[in-house]
Amino acid sequence: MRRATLTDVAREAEVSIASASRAINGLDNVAEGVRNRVLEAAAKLKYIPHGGARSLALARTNTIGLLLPDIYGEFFSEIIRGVDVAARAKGLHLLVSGSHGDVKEAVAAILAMSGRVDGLLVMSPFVDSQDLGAVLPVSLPLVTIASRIGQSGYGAITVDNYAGGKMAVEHLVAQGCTRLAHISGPESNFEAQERKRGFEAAVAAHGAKVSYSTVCEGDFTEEAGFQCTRDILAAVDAGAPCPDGIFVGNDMMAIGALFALKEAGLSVPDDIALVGFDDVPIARFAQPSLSTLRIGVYELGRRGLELLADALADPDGEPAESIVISPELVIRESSKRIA
Amino acid sequence: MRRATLTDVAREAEVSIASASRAINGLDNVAEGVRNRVLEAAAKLKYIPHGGARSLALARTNTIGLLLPDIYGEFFSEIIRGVDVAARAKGLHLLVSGSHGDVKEAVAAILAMSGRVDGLLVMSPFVDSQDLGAVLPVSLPLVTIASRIGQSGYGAITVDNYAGGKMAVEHLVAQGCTRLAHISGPESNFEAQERKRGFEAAVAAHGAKVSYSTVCEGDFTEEAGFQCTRDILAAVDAGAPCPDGIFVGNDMMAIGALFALKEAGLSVPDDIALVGFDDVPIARFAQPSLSTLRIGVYELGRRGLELLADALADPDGEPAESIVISPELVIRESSKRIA
DNA sequence: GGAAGGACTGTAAGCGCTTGCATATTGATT
DNA sequence: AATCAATATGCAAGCGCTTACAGTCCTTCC
Repeated sequence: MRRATLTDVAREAEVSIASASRAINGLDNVAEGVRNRVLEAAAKLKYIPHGGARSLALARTNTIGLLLPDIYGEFFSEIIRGVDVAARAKGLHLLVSGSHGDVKEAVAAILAMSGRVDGLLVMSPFVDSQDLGAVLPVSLPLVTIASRIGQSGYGAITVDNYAGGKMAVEHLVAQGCTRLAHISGPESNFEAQERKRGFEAAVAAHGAKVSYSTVCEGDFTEEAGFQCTRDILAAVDAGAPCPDGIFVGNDMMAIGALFALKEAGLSVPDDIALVGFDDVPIARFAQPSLSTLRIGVYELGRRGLELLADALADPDGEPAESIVISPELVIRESSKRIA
Repeated sequence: MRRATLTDVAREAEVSIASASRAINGLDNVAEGVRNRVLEAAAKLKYIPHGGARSLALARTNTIGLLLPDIYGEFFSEIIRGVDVAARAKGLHLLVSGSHGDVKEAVAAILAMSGRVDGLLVMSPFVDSQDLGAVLPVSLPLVTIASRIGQSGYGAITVDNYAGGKMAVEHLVAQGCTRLAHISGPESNFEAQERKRGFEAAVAAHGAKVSYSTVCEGDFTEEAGFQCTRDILAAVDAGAPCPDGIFVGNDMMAIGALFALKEAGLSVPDDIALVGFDDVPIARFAQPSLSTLRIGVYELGRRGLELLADALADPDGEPAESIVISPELVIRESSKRIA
């Protein structure tokens, strides 16, 4: 059976389609009798308003597009949580899409969203995300999260990854580590590069007292952390000096590292101390629990959406300033070498 | 600046809007010259097709609506992963929404999605989900996951929770447990009730050899598992017999239980064996790693979407049969008492 | 008794796009 | 030179809805 349209309802109730619309939407300039007839007809026909048509007529979708590298997993799930909670509070719906590590796909996703959303919340941490800027609908409110897209006049939330990298090093050194290693995120990932840069700068600042080897580039997955750590240990077996502290580019890789170290019979933190990044929920469940740099992933999503919602509510208000989040060191078991 | 419409492009290229449309969509009945002019005009004006309008005209959105109790967290994130992967493969977009434990909200979400999606993938494990059936757009293809909604002619994926509950008991008994406890999910949750029913039936089947106490009803969160376990231990302190095996309604609560038991200085599995449900990714990271009943959460999402995509592709094909998934026991450290 | 105002209701335009149909335009065919 | 089939283009209707505007019909008030 074809779905009932407003026209059907109007015909059934023997009123004009305009009155039907008004009755359905609860406007007050409708006579009681008409309203009831319309409502009855709607119920009888199982009429459900066509959101798409409504949006077209109103030029308003009450939906915002959320574009993330992926839409699942510890980290992104936490972002989604923040966005979801805030969106609900504002009465907005979510059209989500994953760019799967590729600017091309991100562009495709944005094009597909165009005309279906009132605003865009985008996280595109790829180094070449500038390309996105070129495609972006100029007229669409846009808030970026941890991205480096040129023109985002509507606000941006960024994380001070560089500072985070430095903090990790300072902490490890304070715990007595002198030979550090770093398992970084992908070279194509802007955030990963900043963390690495912070790491290297901090190590360099310590001069000869602290040495390091940036051993491995992973892709932010647990498997990559596992594999990189194995590689490090293999190098050690082959004669390289063994690190006594590893700064891992994110928590999931750190968990992989934990597994590899356990497998090798090494103790964390005594043989090797470990610091991750993000503080995803799983970090405190790890064994030993994971020291990390907290960036408040949930908040990232929540504040991002709020920025966007504000922009939507007041389209020609001041373009929101950019928010910079400073990571906070969370010390847990994986790096606690000094009581 | 107003966003450019097809009309603008057509005017700029000095062709009719129809030709512009054809050129943009790559139809072949357009002269080269016209096509180029249109494409140039589009580029110049930064024209981006309006997806909403397009959908209205085509009566096709290439989007499917995903309705879950929540759209984040270990369990749902894993479902989303399955759905996302399958959706990408089919070229479909995702409009996701959380019902936040409430049929009312689920209804609202579905209404909001109406006319924006080609089909619905719904998980509504509430006991009173029948209510949903009444509202559901009859004409919209609908696949349910682990739900009990009356009329879903388009396929459903369900989990044999009852069998799972029984399996948990059999396993615990086989490990030598004789005094069981169960931490169940919410009373309002159909799946939780089935698991509990399976648990009780299996225990009863063992007669006097095995006793049990269904101690606590949680809400599937880690905190609830923690609290319920504390309650159990408090009861033990007050003189109740101490269970030597607990079947926990899902993995997140089992992890909470693990924490509570550790806090109380009890050893898992030696003092108390633990079995969870779902096998979410975190289960194997727990310490000790968590025995559980695997239902293949990822697959749940993936197959759900595929069922739906099939229905979409062939609207009057056979209504897909209902798929029943049998949980599979995964034995890890938390319940291994017998070598 | 007629004008003014209020309360409803309907007509129709329009949101941005696709597409069936009619209308050129062109080249090939007899 | 006339005919026909392609081929290219435009017109206009229509997707389902909202809403400005223009009535219509009563009251109410001089």
